[in-house]
Parts: sequence; structure tokens; C-alpha cells
Amino acid sequence: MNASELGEPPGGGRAGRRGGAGDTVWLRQEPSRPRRTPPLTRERIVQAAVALLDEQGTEGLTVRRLAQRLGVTSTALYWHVKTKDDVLDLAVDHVFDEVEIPDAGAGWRDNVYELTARWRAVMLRHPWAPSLIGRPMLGPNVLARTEFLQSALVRGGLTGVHLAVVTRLLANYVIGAALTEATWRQAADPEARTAARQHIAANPAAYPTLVASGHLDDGRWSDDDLFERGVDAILATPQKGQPARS
Amino acid sequence: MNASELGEPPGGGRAGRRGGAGDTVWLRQEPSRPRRTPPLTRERIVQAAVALLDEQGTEGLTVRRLAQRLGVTSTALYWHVKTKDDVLDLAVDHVFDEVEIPDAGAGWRDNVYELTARWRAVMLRHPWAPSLIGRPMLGPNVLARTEFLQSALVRGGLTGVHLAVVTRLLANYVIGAALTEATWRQAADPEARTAARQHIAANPAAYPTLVASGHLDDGRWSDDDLFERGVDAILATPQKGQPARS
DNA sequence: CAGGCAACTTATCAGCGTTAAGTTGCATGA
DNA sequence: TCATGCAACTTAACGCTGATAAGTTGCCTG
Repeated sequence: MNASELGEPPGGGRAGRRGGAGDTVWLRQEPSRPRRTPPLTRERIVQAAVALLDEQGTEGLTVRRLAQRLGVTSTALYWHVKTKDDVLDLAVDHVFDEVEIPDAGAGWRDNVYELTARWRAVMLRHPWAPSLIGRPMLGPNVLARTEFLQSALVRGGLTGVHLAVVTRLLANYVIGAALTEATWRQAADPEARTAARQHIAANPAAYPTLVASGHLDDGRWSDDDLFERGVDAILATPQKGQPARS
Repeated sequence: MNASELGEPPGGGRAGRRGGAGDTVWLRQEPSRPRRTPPLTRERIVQAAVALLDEQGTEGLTVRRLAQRLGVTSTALYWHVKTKDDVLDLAVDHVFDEVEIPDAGAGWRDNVYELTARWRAVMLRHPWAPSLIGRPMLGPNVLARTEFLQSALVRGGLTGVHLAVVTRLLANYVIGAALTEATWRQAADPEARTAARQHIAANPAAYPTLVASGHLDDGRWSDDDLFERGVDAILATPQKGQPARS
């Protein structure tokens, strides 16, 4: 969205066809700089960027590598895109397109479960995405998902502040969960995890509750399960009246 | 935590004092390379890094600038720290130290309110932090806060899965909220925000709910208020029994 | 007074994002 | 049929980045 004042470098105007007669392909000489496959579009750039990010992570995406993968020089990209950050913004929004929007026919509750679950799943499939989030968050794909989420809540009877609160609560929960889980998994070195565990094991006195609850144990409960139960908890919340405080 | 096998480049062994008699400062010549202020410690590096990040954001932190601010050459830092990423990890954990741990004497509910509120506040004070999170999340300061949070929930009667669920729910909510809010505010160009609003205003048909609820309106409800109500919602949740689904 | 070693500096590297200035080939209008 | 123009590239070069290797310095110890 950042770079979208220029609505895709014109490119759309690929109109005028065929000049005179008898100009068959065979007569026209093969262009010395062969017309590349499709001639590079913003869409192709974004796809390649996502692929590269999936393979190599955030650090793996450099303008030069991206260009190489597309068979052009790095500077060619700057014709289609203003900066590298633009590519990142577009890549994030592109990923959100993978989050399938559920069938609004189903119950609103199930709609919320499904959307959040898919949302999280997609971000875990592209573990580089969560930490870039917040960036656009305004791309059309993201907005569409937010719209659906909120509409489901409206169908569930939420209005006013409560609607705003729960929308944010859900969205931020998903993002936070995806971010921490993704980083936790990515942590190239499982060495870091065990290092933390050792630190805890070394001073159990400082972390009595964490130790007792096995908060850092790996397989105790599945991430998927914990996440869904979290959504449970949010949706189970009483919607009206002053919540009991203190 | 990442870089802490080396427990601060020895440096601790600054023992042996004063050799012979009569060696006063005045006789000893000023060292030609003047003994810098304090001779550069990991702690001083981290402090400078945080300051620089606060002033200039993530992009502002370069090894050279950091070194300059400390009055040394860039390569000097590599004596105290293995990589730049180490500095980032340490900086994040350092920031968590600012999150004051509430008085456990107060009620567990208030403890949770206060800790989460402070946690969020600190991250918004250092808006570069949220997006770096996940990185360490294992530093001692972070662990201590998590420990306190969970212990408060235990005092509130949570056990087993529910304890794990709510702990994660709270932590991830805070992180997600801080991340989105921080980025939203940082968004150097308010142009991006209005761009999104215009996009919505242009196709209101696509975003009926968002438009109606004023989800992107600025001052409708305060972020602080919405956040706290979110914690309300989490804590108000019924702790036992199958939550109603569908 | 010799040696050692912590704590630096100097020199240098490959790689980064980005700009400016060419180059090329197709589509066009006269 | 050819000159013109412009989209879509390439070549060249910039300053900056994180990082390594090899000096240099000056205090501390024996």
C-alpha cells in the first residue's frame, strides 16, 4: 500500500497489435536480448520474494539475489518497485491472501475459530512474516480478513466498545502467538532453547511457578491446542456488564 | 542469553591494586591513548544501544554509530560482544528490566492488570522493541516477568491446561498489541494511515463492518482503554467446564 | 625489568540498497 | 519506410554495512 500511488507501472497499455502483412515470427529475428519469459511484473517480483523468504528467511532476501532469481540485474527491480521495503510490504500482504476466508454461512463462532486458526497457520508457514507485521497491516488482503473477522463478531451480537475490544483482542492474540511461536521454532539453534532451560534448571528458586507448570517443556500440550483454547477463552467471555475487577 | 556462555569478557578480575610506594597520579604520565572513561563494558554498550534505538529506531543502530557514541572504533565492540545481533538481544532484555514487577501483596487480579499494563507501556516507550521480540524471550529479565505473571494466575486458582492457556493468551496479547500499536504509531508517514482510510472510503462496499464500526477512526476509543478491557475480557473468562462452541 | 595478555586500533573485505546514466528494441505517426 | 519516443531494461558507481585478521598499546604480574 505504501508504494501504490503508482498503480503498477502502466504496463496495462499493451494494446496495439500487428503492423503490416507477412510479418510472421519466422522472419522477425530473435531479439538479441531475448524477450524474457513474462517481462517481469510486480506480481512476479512478489512471488519470487515470498519464495526466497520462505527458503532463506528475512536475511536471505536481498535485492541482488531476488533479481538473480528473476533473471535480471538488481537495478531492474527499481523500475517496478520503489524500495526494498516496498517488496516486503507487498510480500506480507501477499501472504495474507493465502488465509482463506471461511464460508459466512456457518455459525459466527466457527467462522472466528476457522479464520484465526488459518491466519495463524499461514503465518507459521511463512515464519518470516509475523515479525514484519504491523508494516502494512493496511494492505487490501489484510483489511479484507479484518472485515470478515469483525463481521462475524457482529453476527455474534457484539457492538460498540465490546466489538472493538474483542476484535483487537483476537487480532493481537493471533499476531502475538504467531510471532512468538514462529521465532521459537525458527531459533536456528535449539541451543538457545536448552540454554534457557538450563538457566532455569540452574536457579529453580527464581522460577518456582515456571518450573512447576512445565511452561518451557516441549510436548506437554500442543501449540495448536493451546491456541484454540485461547480463542475459546476469548469467545466465552461475558459481553456485557462491568467485569469483576479486583 | 545467546551470547552469555562468555560471562562478560573476564573484566571482573580487576583486583591487584597499587604496586610500589610513591606512585602518585601526578608522576605517572597521562597515557597517550587516554584511559577512556569507564573502559567499556557490555553494560555500557547495551545502554548506548538502547539510547540509539530510542532516538533513531532499528535502522539507526549500526555498529559504527554505536562505537562512535562510545568513543571507540567499531571493531572494539567485537571484543565485548560476538555479533550485532547479540547487542539487539541484550537490548531487548535490558528493556524488559524497566517493566517493574508489581507488589505481590496486592490481589492477583490487580497484579495481572499492572504487569500487563506496564509491559505494554514499556514496549511503546521503546517502539523498536516489539518487532525484535521473540528473539531472546529467554533473557533473564523476560523470564522473571513471565514467572511473576504465571504465579499471579496460580494465586488466582488456575492450574493445568487453563494455566498454560491463559498465560500464553495474556503474553501473546500484550506482544501483539504492543507490536501493532507501536508500528501504527511509528508509521513515519501518517500518509500511510490516511491512504488506508481513503482506500476504505473508496470501496465502502467491501468493508461495511469496518466502516460502520469506525475501526480505523483515530480517537473513538483510547488504545489504553481498549487494551485494559481486553485484559478484563481474558480474566473474566470462566475457568472450568467445556466452553460453549458453535 | 621481562613477558604476557586485555583492550583496543588500523587495514581490509565482500556484500548491501540505491542512484545516475547509458542501451535496446518495439510501437507508433508522418 | 523510416525517424521518434518511450518502456524496460543494463552498466557503472556510490557510500555504507557487519565482520575478520593482524597490528599496537599499556598495565599487571613475577
